[in-house]
Amino acid sequence: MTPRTAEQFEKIRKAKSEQILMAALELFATHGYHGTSISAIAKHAGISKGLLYNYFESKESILIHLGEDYLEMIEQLMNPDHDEEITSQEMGKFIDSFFQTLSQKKELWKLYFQLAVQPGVRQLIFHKLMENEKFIQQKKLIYEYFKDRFDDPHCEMIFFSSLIRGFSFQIVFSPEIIAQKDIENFINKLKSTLMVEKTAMEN
Amino acid sequence: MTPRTAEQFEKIRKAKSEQILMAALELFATHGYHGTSISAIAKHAGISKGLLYNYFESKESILIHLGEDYLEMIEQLMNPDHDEEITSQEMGKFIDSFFQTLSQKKELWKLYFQLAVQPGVRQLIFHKLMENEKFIQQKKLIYEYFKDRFDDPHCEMIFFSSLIRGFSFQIVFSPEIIAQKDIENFINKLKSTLMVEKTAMEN
Amino acid sequence: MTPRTAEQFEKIRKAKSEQILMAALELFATHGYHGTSISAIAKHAGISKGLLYNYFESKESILIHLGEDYLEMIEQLMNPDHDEEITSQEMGKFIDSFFQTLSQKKELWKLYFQLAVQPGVRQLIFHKLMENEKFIQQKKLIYEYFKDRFDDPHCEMIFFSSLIRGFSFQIVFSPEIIAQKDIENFINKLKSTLMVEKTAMEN
Amino acid sequence: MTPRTAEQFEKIRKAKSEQILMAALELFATHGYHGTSISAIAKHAGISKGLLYNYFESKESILIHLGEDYLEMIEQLMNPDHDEEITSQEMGKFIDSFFQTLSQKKELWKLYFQLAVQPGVRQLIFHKLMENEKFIQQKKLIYEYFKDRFDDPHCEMIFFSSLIRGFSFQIVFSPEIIAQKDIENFINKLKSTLMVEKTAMEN
DNA sequence: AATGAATGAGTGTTCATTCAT
DNA sequence: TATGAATGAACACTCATTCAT
Repeated sequence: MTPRTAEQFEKIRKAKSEQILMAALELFATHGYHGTSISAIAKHAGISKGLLYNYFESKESILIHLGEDYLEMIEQLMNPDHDEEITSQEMGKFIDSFFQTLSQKKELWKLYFQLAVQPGVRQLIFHKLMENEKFIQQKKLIYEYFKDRFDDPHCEMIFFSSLIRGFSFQIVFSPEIIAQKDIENFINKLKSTLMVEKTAMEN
Repeated sequence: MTPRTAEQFEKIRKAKSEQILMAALELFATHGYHGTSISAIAKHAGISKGLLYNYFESKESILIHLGEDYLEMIEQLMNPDHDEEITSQEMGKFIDSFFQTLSQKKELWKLYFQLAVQPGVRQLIFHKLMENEKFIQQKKLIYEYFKDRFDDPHCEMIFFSSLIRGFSFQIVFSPEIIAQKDIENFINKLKSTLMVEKTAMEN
Repeated sequence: MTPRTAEQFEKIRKAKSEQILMAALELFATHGYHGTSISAIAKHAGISKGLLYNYFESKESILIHLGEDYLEMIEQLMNPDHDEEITSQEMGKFIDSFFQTLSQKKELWKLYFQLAVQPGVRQLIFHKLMENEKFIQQKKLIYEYFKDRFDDPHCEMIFFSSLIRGFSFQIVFSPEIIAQKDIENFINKLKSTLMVEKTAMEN
Repeated sequence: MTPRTAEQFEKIRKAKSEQILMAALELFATHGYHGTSISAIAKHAGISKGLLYNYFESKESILIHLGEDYLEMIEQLMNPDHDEEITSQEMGKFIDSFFQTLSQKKELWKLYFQLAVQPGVRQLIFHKLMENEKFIQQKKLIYEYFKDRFDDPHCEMIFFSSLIRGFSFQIVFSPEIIAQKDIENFINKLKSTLMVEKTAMEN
């Protein structure tokens, strides 16, 4: 009889919103943005098509929201909390966090690759990433890290970013051919190469 | 005036077929499979929609054919020409060939990544790759190559395949952030790590 | 605190009802019936969609009610208060009232033209007008007025009704091209033509 | 067997195009633009929805085309063929042409009123009318005509345009209450008032 | 071999209406 | 009384595919 309170409505909205985003993420991640229909998302979320538009104004806006979720994840991953240089130990922790995230938020990473692979769709999301404060800051610190330790830091960074990207791709899309032990070995190998002490470079 | 022979007809069919596939590849690579319409392909190929269906029975069949083109490319790349072991020099040549292919057939590689990212399509195409004689043979030879040179060949192979995959991804989808010189450096670094002489391993 | 009496409830209902109708009228007049959504009406009236349906059973029923408001307005305009003949002065007053109404209830007149233009809706609303006692009575008196003054009263009535309708249309939909002074001139011209003394006609 | 020639295609397109426009005109004229669905137009034209979009890129574009048909009609009506002044006889011919058009192209006139009554839709069409060369030129000539004959030409023009607009509205939307004889009488009355000889005005 | 007109199921989106609270 | 979440049919529009020519 008594109408719902504003908080109740808010709660419903929040929950349903999340429900829709999760359904969309799963489908976008597996079939791509264009390969996923609004009908499919609604059905997967267990609601009507009409209701979906009560929560998101368009299909694209759902993607944007998910893109922001991804961005938030990256932000947390990249949280340096300081402007000072990264120590070897911090680099180790970063690598751990990265691979933890990779397995815990696999769908979000799938989405990332899906978008990276569709030139038309990428720009909807990626420019935000590239302009993100924390992302830029962390990239700079990482570059400093490499500069302090390797002869050709630029080349070395390309090397390591390729390595991580390629391995992530494999884990995310072909997990069946990589055992858990392989992942651990890989991480260890990565760490032992990267976590070297800062050397007094001649330049 | 003289009626064309059967071979001539066959040749024309082949050429037109190729023309359609090239048009489709270009569009799939830039706009994705779902983002490309049959109309667009026909227009890009300079023929009518109707005629297109004279050559391919469906949009999906075009995709399958392109997938086979990709397989063929891989087959050529993987052509060992012999059953014997791979030498360091042959490994060097293989790496060179790979990166040559990568830049020459960039669109086919884009398509590869797009397909690799779609679980539904993976099965359609990639199981063929996995069952391909030459591919299996070459993989075995490469594994031998690693076994003869590294302590943990399985791990090392994952390491190198990730490295190559990740770098290829970068080149193919973000060429603007990688200079030609970076590519050469990368290849050299790769070679200097991989092209080591066979060591007498204990086992 | 004291429970409201039935009359108070009734009064509140009436007021809210009016509030909704006014909101709907404004929107219908500017965006048309099909171009106005129930949501928009509710928002414009400052209530919820649900509550709106507490007052009107459908969108169409709101339209019907507004149509009745229009009829009521016409009825008031057409109020002869007597069965006897219309004098020239009364005709002058009628014309004044008409144009006063036209500017005061411009939106109701916009709605009228919108409805008049839709054959489906015409029947819904206008047959009521045609059957309205006062309307019929007044029309008869006006006809008498013309009969007493002009050679071909039927033709003359068509002439004047066209004139008024066309001018009203202009005022209502293209007010920017008609100055206030034009309106006054028009009314004067109209009066000077219509407010002639009854002549002894031969028949 | 042999494919259709370009002319054949052109002929089909032209005919079908016309067919669609006629269907749309009828429906727009009776139910209004927003009250008419693409489905309804397609069904009324006896074709599929899809085909309709082979001929017109959008619902709005159909309206624009019809608007241009209306414009063309007005242009023909307003064809002065000279810059010189309009004679009384020409004015008579113009009135005849106008009413002939009114009954022959009743649907187009209905559309005109439908659009005039929907503020949101008007601007799609009407600005073109207002900027049309011939329309402007003819309006100027008509104004000259009034200036040469009446004391207050501006007021007089408003008077006559209202008269014609209102009568047209009646004929178009309530033909049942106006007999053919009424129309003729009206036209005659109009002519006898308008077709006066140019007088030497004092100003 | 070749065209593009034609179809119909599907897309993203809107909106009148209902309903639990 | 009052809310807005929820539905489902409809909307404008697209596109893979078929077909008469």
